[in-house]
Amino acid sequence: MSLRRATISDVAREARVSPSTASVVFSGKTPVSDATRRRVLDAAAHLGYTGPDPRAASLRRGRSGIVGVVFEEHLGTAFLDPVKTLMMDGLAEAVAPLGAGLLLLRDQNPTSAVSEPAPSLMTAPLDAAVLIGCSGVLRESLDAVRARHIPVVVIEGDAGEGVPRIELDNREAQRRAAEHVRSLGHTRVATVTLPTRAGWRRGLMSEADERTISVEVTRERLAGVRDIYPDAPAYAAAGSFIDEGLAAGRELFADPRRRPTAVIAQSDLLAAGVVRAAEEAGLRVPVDVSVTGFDGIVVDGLAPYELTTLVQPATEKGRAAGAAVAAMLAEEEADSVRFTCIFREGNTTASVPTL
Amino acid sequence: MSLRRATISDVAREARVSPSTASVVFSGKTPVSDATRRRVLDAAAHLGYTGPDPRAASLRRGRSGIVGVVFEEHLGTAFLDPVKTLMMDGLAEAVAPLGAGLLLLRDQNPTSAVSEPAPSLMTAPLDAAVLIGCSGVLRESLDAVRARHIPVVVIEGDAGEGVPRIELDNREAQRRAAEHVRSLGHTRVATVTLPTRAGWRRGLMSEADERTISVEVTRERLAGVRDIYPDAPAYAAAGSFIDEGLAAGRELFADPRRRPTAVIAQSDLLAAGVVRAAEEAGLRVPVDVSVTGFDGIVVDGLAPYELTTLVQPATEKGRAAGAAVAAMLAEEEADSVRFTCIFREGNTTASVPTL
DNA sequence: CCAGCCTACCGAATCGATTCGACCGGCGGG
DNA sequence: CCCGCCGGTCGAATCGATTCGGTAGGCTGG
Repeated sequence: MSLRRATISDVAREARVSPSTASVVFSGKTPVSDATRRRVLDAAAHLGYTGPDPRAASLRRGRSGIVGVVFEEHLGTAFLDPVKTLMMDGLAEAVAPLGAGLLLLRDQNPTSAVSEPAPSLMTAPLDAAVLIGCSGVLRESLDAVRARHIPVVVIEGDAGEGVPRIELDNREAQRRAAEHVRSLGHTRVATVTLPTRAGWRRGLMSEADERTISVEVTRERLAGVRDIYPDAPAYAAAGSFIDEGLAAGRELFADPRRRPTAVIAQSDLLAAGVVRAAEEAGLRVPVDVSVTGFDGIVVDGLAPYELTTLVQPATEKGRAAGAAVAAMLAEEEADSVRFTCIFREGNTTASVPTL
Repeated sequence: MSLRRATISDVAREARVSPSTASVVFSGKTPVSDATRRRVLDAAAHLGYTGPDPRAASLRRGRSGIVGVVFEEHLGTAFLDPVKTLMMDGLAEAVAPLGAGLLLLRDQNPTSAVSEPAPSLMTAPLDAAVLIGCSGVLRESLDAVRARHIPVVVIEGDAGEGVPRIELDNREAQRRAAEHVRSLGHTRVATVTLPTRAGWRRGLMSEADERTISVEVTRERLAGVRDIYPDAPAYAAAGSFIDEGLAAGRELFADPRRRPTAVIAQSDLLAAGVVRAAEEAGLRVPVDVSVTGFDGIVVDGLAPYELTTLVQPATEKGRAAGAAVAAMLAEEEADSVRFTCIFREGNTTASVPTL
């Protein structure tokens, strides 16, 4: 038909109304008589007009209906984590009523050369941004966003004042798990932590190592363990995966003389790996060794075990972030939220074996 | 400072240049003298101008730098699938050079009532769209997008002509696995399929059931098995999860008299579940029962097993989709791509046990 | 029968940046 | 010494829709 796509003015002309009226037919902001509406709709159909151009609309409105979600990791990696997945779910759900979608973003420019365009916070038409796991590097993304006066909320990370945070009672929760383990009589306990800093190796940590942990979640949960077991060996994993837990477990169970009777893992995935390692070493869970996790996710394939763990409201976290975004978009004050994890006893913990 | 955020005109005025020059300083489309550039940049810094408003830029340019990725499932569910995760990864990588980001979208309006705004294909400023697993419902999304003359590419699904598709040689690949199994002497074989249609139950399929499979991937892979084993029982899972495979395996291994000696699963996750079920039933893999998968992903926690499987280039698929999008955006013709899966023998298949 | 009001619609300004052709002075080549 | 070309800058038109103040009737109530 036409070389140029039809615009709303074309439709208006065809329907013999003013552009403003035509616009209103599509946005529904103002009442329109049925007759007029019909005329406009017919004209639109006739011209193959499929509704207002979102680009133009977003310029005029000052809203794009897009919420950016910023990760520090490789996108593919981020979704390997069930907790993040659930969060995204909650987030998606919470922003949907705003008519908003989620734009996946990474904070760094891999090729930070000026040559290539950066698909970044700066060039994307965001209404708001959600930073996930704001540690270190994300800081500058944060500044960039704030300079543009875009509402920001941070999940699991420190963001400075004025930025709502969504977080957990990591330390207290982990302490509860440790207390549970202690109440079962365990004294030889080890802990397996999440990664301590960007791109670090796995392995047992020295005291010095522990002091330089830059990932807040890891630090807090470890502190929770330390509240009860100041001297328990701590093994840092390189990621939250079953295989990482397996590697950690193998090392912890390697020496029969120094074998822990309980392992406190900082994630369910790690815990699952530890359970596997225990089986592999001929240890029965929970008879010979107790294992606790963190997250309360369903570990696919771990049945019949049910981890003793701390159930965190992952979906809720996402939802809360979405709510905060919604509030800020409505010019309201959004405040930080601190969720409480719930201790859940499964079948992977038991009293210390009597020798 | 200012009530209204500074615009590029403000900056231009402050720097005593024309708006066009100021614009060029930021876009770099045209050479600018160093002196002028400095003046503009200083003015910008002074006014707290953080770069062009993406909304305005995208209107004028006709490009938003956003590629929509449309799922048919719940967002959270989509990322439970490692293959999709990898695809997203490849996709993200391939669109990054375009300076584009990925916008997550679902096709249906859960509350299709007109009341709430729909965060949909219609209202998002997309440059292009990638539909994933285009079956049935996605069809109307497709139409919507095409009506807007937005480039579309479809991954694993039929989309009608003129729409580039990214797909696998599902049938041939699965047939290769079946042939392998046959070459090992197996005659009592069962297959575990992916879901057959939206929201279906799990269970053994009747012949009639098989004829009404609406998910193309499932249908094709099953056909591959049928090419070799026309009568093998087929069990449809309700999703690609280890636990689904486990359920399937339990049922298949329940009756010792009718036990299959080999199970061909349509995904690695399902295969992993079947392996578990075999162990549970006291069967040794691969001595007593052989299992094949599909995808070639790393199944977290399945070690020491390595599935005999068909390795599909998941990341490549995403990358190809990204490339197709890039091509179409450059007004070039993008053609469909059909990837070939590679058969990989692991340690989960062996000759049929001699009685 | 008229004041006042509500409904439905119109005009015109605006959102903020990009882009293309015109323009202008200076420099190198003929 | 003059012309042409080129790097650099400017003006003005656009991109497509939204929105707000205003107005013309039709209707109601006094």
